[in-house]
Parts: sequence; C-alpha cells; structure tokens
Amino acid sequence: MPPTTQTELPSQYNPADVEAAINQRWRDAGADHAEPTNPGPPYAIVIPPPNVTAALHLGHALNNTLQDVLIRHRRMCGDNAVWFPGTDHAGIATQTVVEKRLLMQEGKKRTDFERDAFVARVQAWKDEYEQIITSQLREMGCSCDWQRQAFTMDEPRAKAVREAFFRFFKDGLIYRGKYLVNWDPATQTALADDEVEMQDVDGNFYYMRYPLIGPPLSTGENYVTVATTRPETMLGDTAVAMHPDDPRAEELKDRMVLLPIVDREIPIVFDNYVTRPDPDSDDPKARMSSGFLKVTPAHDLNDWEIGLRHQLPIINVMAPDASISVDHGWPAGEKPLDNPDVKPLVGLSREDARKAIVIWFKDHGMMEEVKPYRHAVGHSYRSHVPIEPYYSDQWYLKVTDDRLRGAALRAMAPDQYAGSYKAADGIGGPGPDGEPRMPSAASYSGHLRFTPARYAKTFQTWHENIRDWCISRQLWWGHRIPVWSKTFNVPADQLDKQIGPQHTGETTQAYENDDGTFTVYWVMRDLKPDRIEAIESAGWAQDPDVLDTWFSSALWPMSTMGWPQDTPELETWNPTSVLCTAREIITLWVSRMVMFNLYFRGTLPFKDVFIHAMIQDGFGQKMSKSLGNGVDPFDIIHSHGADAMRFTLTSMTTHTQDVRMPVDIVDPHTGETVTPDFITTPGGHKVAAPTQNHSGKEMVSSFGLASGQAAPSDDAPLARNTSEKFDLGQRFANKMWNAVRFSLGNLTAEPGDGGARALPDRWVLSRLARTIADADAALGRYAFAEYATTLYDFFWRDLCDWYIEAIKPTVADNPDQQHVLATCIDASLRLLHPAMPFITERLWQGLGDAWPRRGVAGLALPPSELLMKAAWPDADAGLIDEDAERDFDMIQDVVGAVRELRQTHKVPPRQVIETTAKAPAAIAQKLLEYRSITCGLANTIGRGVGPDVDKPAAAAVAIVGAIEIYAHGIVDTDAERQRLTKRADELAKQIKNLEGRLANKAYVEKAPEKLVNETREQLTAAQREAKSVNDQLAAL
RNA sequence: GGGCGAUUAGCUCAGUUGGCCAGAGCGCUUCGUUUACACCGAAGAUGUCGCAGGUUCGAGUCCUGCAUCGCCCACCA
Repeated sequence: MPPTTQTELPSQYNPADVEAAINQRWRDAGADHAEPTNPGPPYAIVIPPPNVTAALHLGHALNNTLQDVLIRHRRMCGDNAVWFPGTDHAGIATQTVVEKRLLMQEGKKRTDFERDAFVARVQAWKDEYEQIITSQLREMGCSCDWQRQAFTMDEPRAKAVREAFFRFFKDGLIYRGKYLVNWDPATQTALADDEVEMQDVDGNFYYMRYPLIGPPLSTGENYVTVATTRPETMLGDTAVAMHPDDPRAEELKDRMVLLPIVDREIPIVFDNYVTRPDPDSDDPKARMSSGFLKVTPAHDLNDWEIGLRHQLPIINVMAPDASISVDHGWPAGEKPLDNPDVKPLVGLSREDARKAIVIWFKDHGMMEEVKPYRHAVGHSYRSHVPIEPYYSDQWYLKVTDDRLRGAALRAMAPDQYAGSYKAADGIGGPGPDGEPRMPSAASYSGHLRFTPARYAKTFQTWHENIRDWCISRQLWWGHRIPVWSKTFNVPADQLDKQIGPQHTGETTQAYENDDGTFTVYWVMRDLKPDRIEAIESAGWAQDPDVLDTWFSSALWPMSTMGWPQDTPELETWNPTSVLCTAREIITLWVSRMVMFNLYFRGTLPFKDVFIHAMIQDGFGQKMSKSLGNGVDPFDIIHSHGADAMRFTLTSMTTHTQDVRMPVDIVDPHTGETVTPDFITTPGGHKVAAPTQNHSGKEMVSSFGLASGQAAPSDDAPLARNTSEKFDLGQRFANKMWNAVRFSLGNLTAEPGDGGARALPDRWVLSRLARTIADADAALGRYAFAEYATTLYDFFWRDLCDWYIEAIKPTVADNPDQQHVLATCIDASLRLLHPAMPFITERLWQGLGDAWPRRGVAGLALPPSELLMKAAWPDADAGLIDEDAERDFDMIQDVVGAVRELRQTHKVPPRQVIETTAKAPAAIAQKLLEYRSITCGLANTIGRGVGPDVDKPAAAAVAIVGAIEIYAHGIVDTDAERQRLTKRADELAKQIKNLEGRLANKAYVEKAPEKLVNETREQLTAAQREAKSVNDQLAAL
C-alpha cells in the first residue's frame, strides 16, 4: 500500500495505484463473506445473474453498483448482509453467439457437432465469459460473497431445476400441450416471445374469394371475400370467420365454403374477434377488413384461438423449414398429391408458395383486390427471418393456475394493487368457499413492493393477461428436460401394468393419441445412471429439448441458497431484502421468481423490487451490441477509476425511466478523447461513424471485441470508450483525496477530544448530523441520487469550501479543532464508502495512522480493521445546533457580501481591505466574536463593528439583512452605482410582488399563517434593504 | 393496438405531499496559482418550466386536451 502521510501522497488521485491493493486487502480479510449464523438482522440480495453471452456493459455496472451501495451500507449498519453472485446460462442467446462464432471462425454449423461436443464448446465459452464478468465485478469493487458464486446450470442449480420440474409435474402444473410456438425456420428452433423482434414490413393485403357451397346470397354473390396478408397459409384453412353482429351473418348461418385449390369444405363460424369493415374507422384493420377472416389454426396464433373456440381441425401445411409440405399434418384423406392444383406447391418455400397462390387466384379471377399494407412482422432475433407460428408439441407450466398467478397477485402490497381483477375471475380474492386461496396471505412475509411504484402496474397487468408458459426449447444449451417417453398400444386399463413401478422421485403422465395409443411421460428427479439405463433399455427415450432459460432463473433466489435442501441460508436470507433490476425483465423474471418462491416455500423471494433506469446513448437509443454504442465498465475504470464510475452512476439514479450517456472514444495511442461523428442508419438509428485515430486508422471499440462481435485485427487499434459524464465522479474523488491530504498535514497535535468547539466546529458537526440522517433516509427510499448529492454537497460545499477554509488560520494550534476535522473526515469517508469503496478505504487507513481516535459525544466512530467493516455513523440529534447554523449562515452571507464587493470593485485578491459593519447590537456582538472567520475567508480586516459605527462617505456598501457592511477606500463609483441600481430594481420588484400577495385578502385568509408571517417578514426585510440601498445611491 | 415515461439554463439532469425570487454539474464570462486540490478557488450571466385550457389565495408540481421524443408489452386479417 502506498505511503500515508500527506507529503508522500501525490497531489492527484490515481485510482490505479489504489484499487488493486485495496481489493486484495478485502479479499485477504474475507470481508465480503457472510454466514447465516453471523449476528445482526439478515439482509440479502441475489444478483440478477448476467448472461454469459458477453462481457458486462454500463447497464450492468449501474445495476451492480446500486446493489453494492445497498449491501455495503447495510453491512456497515451491522446487518448480516450477503450478496449472492452468479451468472446465467442464457440458453438461446449463448447458443446463438457460439454458433455464430463457430461459423465465422471454423465454418462449422451446430449440426456438424455431436450434441455433447457442441455443448462442450458452449461450456468453454461460458467459462471464458464467466471469468471476464467475475473480474469486471471485482474490479468495480462489488462486495459479492464470492464463496457463494453460482451458475444457473451448475449441478446444485440443476438439482433445484429437476426438483421444481418434478413437483410441478406431479402436482399437474406441468403438462404436455400442442401449441403454436415462434418458429425460426432458418435455424429450426423455437424462440421465446422476447426473442422475437418486431419489424415493420411493406406487404400487401390480398382479398381472395372463397366460393360458397349452395345458393348464392341475396346480393347475388356466390362467394365470400377474405382479407389476408398471408395467402400461402390458406392451404391450412379450416374455417372462415365473421363477426356475429355483421349484417350478413344471418344469411350465412350454417353455410360452408369450398376452399380454393385444396377443395376442402370448411364452415363459416362466428367470432367476436373478427373486425367488422368500416372505411371511416381510425383502426386500419377496420378500414382493410372485408368482414371475413380466413382461419388457419396451425399457422396463426389468433386463428389457433378461434380454432379452439370452435373446435376446428388443425392442419399444418409446412415442414420445419417453412416449405409447403403434406407430411406434417395434412389430412391424408384429402390426397393432396393427387390434386393437380396442390401438387406444384409442395416443396415451395413460403415466399414462393405465396407468389404461386396469388397467381392462381388471379388466373382464376378470384383475386378481388391487392392493397399495399405496412405492418409489424415478428422476426427471429437470431437469423432475422420472419417467424413462423408453428404447431408443435411442447411442455407447459400452468402459470394461470391460482396457486401461481393468484398467489403472485395476492402477494402485492395492497396499496400498489389496482384491483381490477375480482374474485369472480379467480384472482385477487378469496376462493369460492370464501377462504383465502393457497398459499394464504398470512403465510407471506410481508408484501411485494415496487419502487418506483408505477412498476407495480406492469407486474399486475402482466399477471392478469398471462398465458400458460411454454417451457420447452428446441436447443442444446440448457437444462435437459428430465422426461422420458414411450408409446403404448394397449387399452387404458392396462397402461399402469405396462409402465411398471416407479421409484421415489419418479412419476408419470399418460396422454392418449389420436390413434388410440398412449404416450407416457416419465419424470425423474434424481438422474441415477442405473435407473436411466433401466428405463432406456426398456424403450423409453429422453426428451431432446431443454428448458426455457427463465425456468432456472425463476428458482435463483432459492437455488443460490441450496434449495431444495432446507439450508440455514434459506432460513436466514430467503426472502431476500430487495431485488434490484431493470424494468425489461419484470415480466420475464421478477414475476416468475415470485410465483416459484411462493409455490415452493410459501414466501416471497424478496420484499422490495427496485427498478432502476436504463442507460441509453447520447441519442436516447438503448445500448446494444448491434449499434456498437455499449460501454465496457473496464473502459471507464481505466479512464476515470472505479469509484468515479460508481459515484456518477449512483448520482444518476433518480426514479426516472431512462438516462442518457453520450459515448466518446479514447484514441489508444494519444489518450485523447474523441467525440465521433454520427451517421443515421436506414433503420433510423444513430451510430458512430467510423472514427480514425491520429494515424488515420479506424478505431474499434473494446466493447465490440469483448462481446465477440468484432474480430480483432492488426489494422484496428483497440479503442476504449468513455463518457465525460464520469468526470463528475473523478473530480469528486480528487477533491476527497486532497481534502484528506490537507487534513493529514494538519493533524499534528497530540489528539484532543474536540471538547472545546468554535462556531465552525459546532456548525460542521450539526451539518454532518443532518447529512447522516438525510443519507439514511435517501438510501431507505432507494433515492440513490439524493444520497450521492447529499454527500457531495456536504463534503465539497460544507466541509471543504467553508469549514476547512474557516479553520485554516486556527487548526494548526488547536487539538480540539483537529479532532473535529478528523471526525468529520472519518464520518464522510464512512458515508461515502458504499458509493466509492476504494478511495474511502484507502484514505481511511491513512487517517487511522494519523489520528487513531475519532468521534465526538453524540457521534461514535468506533475503530475497525477495515472501513468496509466499520460502523455506519449514527449521529445523536443533539449534535444538530440550530444556533450555530443560524450564526454560520450569517457569516456566510457577510463573507459572500464582502467577496461580491471585492469583485465588483476589482480589488486585487491580495489587497487587504478594511471594513466596518453597522448592525443591531446583538448581531454586532456576534460579528466581533466571529471576526476571525470572516477575515480569514474574505481577506478582510473587520474593524469598527457595532451599532454605533458612523456611516462613512465614499465606501462601497453591502447589505445583508440587518447588517450594513462598508468597505473603505475601494470605491469605483460607476460600478457601485450600477450595482446598487440593479439591486434597487430587484428589491422594488420583490416588494411589489410581496405587497401584492399581502393585499390579496384571499391569500391572507386562506394560506397558512406561518406562510403569511413569512411573507410579512420578507417584505419588511426587503423594505429595509431598499431604504439602505437608496440612501447609498443618494450619497453617491 | 395497449401501457409507461420524458419535455425545466447552451448540454446532461434535480425539483418528495401545490407555498421559489426555479436549482446542480458541465459549458460560458471575469478574476485568482510560493496557499490541500487548476481534476482548484471567487464572482457573474443565462429559464414564457413543450403548447392550450382548467382547479386553487397560490401551479414546474394537480386535472383535461394537444404536440414531440423514447421505452416496454402485444397476435402478420
């Protein structure tokens, strides 16, 4: 560790000299580790596990800084505080990144590997990025309990996943269902909803005529016209739907149409979902609608739901690659290959099939109209091809069950629950028998509360509109579903005998197939090799799919603590204290953790949810890899230091929704910061134009490299990103560094006890006491910016600008004052430690060497090996000294007034001026008493203070309340006249305003008395000052 | 389509339950380095609080409408 005396400290703070050594000290001391048996109230946070897809960016830095602020604060407060770190395997995202990399670097596709070999490659990627992420968190100073580091796919977590799956399955909450999934035909995998990107696409609305079977309508028409953007799916149509209130409905009751090309007879059904045509409507759908909707249950989610309501057949006409196929559910009875119109379509891509079908309708005179239409189409976030809703077998978790959804809604804090769901809906109220539904509200440990409160609505709305959760994914990277299946061709009553006995931790579900056979699904909680071998040799095969990545994330607050075992960790720390996350995953993650924790343990996973802002770039765009506007925390640590980054992020965290972070580039050779030019992409995004360094070479951001998005090349020097936003924290760190340098240089006496206090000492301790209270209150409300600015203002404005300046003339010879100084510095370092752990720890160690005992009556600052483990300051309210604050306010006003006079009259800084002050006796007495402070601060000789001082001619004058201050021999008459005139104008305006307010009868009668009195006092003061100013003007 | 947020100084943003003569940081102007810190200090300038109505003694703050920007969600007629 570097030397600690003032003379040996450099005059500028260099984070690199300090951070690693301090980190090492914490680690050596095991300061971040906690055991459930430790004393103190439990306080726990589980990290939102970052995806191992890529290195952390600034959003993570923000997220983790805030958690660390909370953890360090509570740890210092004496709580048994623990922070569980870890990472998420991020199923599809990680698999995609690795697949891309393999294709780019080795020209290989996933299918070129055996499953195990491919998983091993992803595992290697995970190991690399888990390592990077861990070191990023460490370098940021995150005081995670690293002994407890977890990964969502390691063995303890896998165990938790299998337990949860088994219990849900056994309780009938996991079921096998056919459903439409978001299918990516290019990569042939199912995507989660959040993996689908909506893009506006220019397409067409096709109006196609389907012939009516039977007599024509009264209008003479013998067809109905359906409107669609997807003609090619008509091959799978099983109905035409119309609104029951449509005027044509009566006539079309019980009618059938003949599906063109296919010659399938399909019914007309009536469904409220259909939008009726209205050419004048604001709704583009109504303007485009023909009133008839083709229903293709296998290829459109809405149609699927209509199909369910009307028991329509489901006909899948596509292969997994989205080409037209008769082999994936087309009814064999239709003999499609014998149909000369269908046969040429088979094997065509969906795009070609669309063209062919459009031509067919045109050729047959059945294409009524084609209108251009721009609409949103889901695209794969991986391959960027349009998503195909695809009909397939999947596993579902019945989150709509009251035990999950209902429990989650009932766990909300009553004042944050908008209560639109009534008991009749099965949610948010008692069950039919009037009893609370399980788990009962009484079993919750408190309620779930969101900060800012508005996010409770997001949570609630999501739950109210939730659908059952498709938890299977056609991937290789993830928790393999612990289900084995086998099909039996036996009568139902013989099924049990055929299946055979099940061991503990095993259970089955049987489903009857269309052909009367049964498929049985066998779940195994414990993957014992001999059992697996036994059932596999009996013909059972394991499901090839894996679980949605959020399934294991949902268990995170439990699985990190050893669930399903009953561990002391769970007992002590679950529910955790707060979940700190961004709003984008309220639905995907927060909701599911709440449901799972309530279901398995009957408790909430956390009591508070704090949702912080999202960091956008300088143009209000979300930071993303594809835009290249992300910033690696390492870059900021490099350019500004970890503490500067943390402090700035903390002070940016208000309860707003977004914050902007303009991104600059650091030239790797010169170290200069370059603000790149920006260009607008066709998609309307602003991206950095290629930026060249001093030698004309294009610079590549290190974020892009760290995220595996760009390959390093010799020509592209590695550039770091930065942002001037972080200058704030850097300057503040430097200020702290130097204030402590000054203090160390002045703590020379034998330690006193701070017993004899001058005004500045009483004042600063009073301000400190208030600051402590404000900081505690702010952190308690998750008002991080308020916490940061409160301390910034105290340290910089009160302590440095006023207190230290005020004591400079006296501190060297005053041990008591030195003690107060040491105490204030100590307390400030403690208060700032959660936000700026490195520099505060470093300086605090130095302070300990110079002045071992700090603290005053009413403010204990007990010693500690490490600041990290030191006690949070707890100030007695008795330290608040109203008199001292009032007196010091006056001193500040007087000093300010003299400074203004000096500036206005252009008095050279070194020139000492003589002043006299005329003030009421009581104030004059105080001015005399505190004269040393004002002189020290304003380079002023105060003399002749008193009520009887003669008003001198030819002096500059400043008026502060009841005090008139005369500065002799410096008068610049013009400047003085100008200044006084301006002031007189201001006062006149103010007086008019105040008089107007008091003349308003309603104001005097209705406004609080205190306020009215205040106004009267203001008026009196203003009038007094105005008189004084006018007298002075006259004298000039 | 539904929901949420933002709009305050040149820039980035604070402004808790309505009581301001509207604040901070950066930037700008002037002055100042044998002084803890020039990553500093002092003084100063800069606002129709997006627009239009309304409630109120009093509105940046509450209500209504409008405009612009952004985010999240959503099911491709």
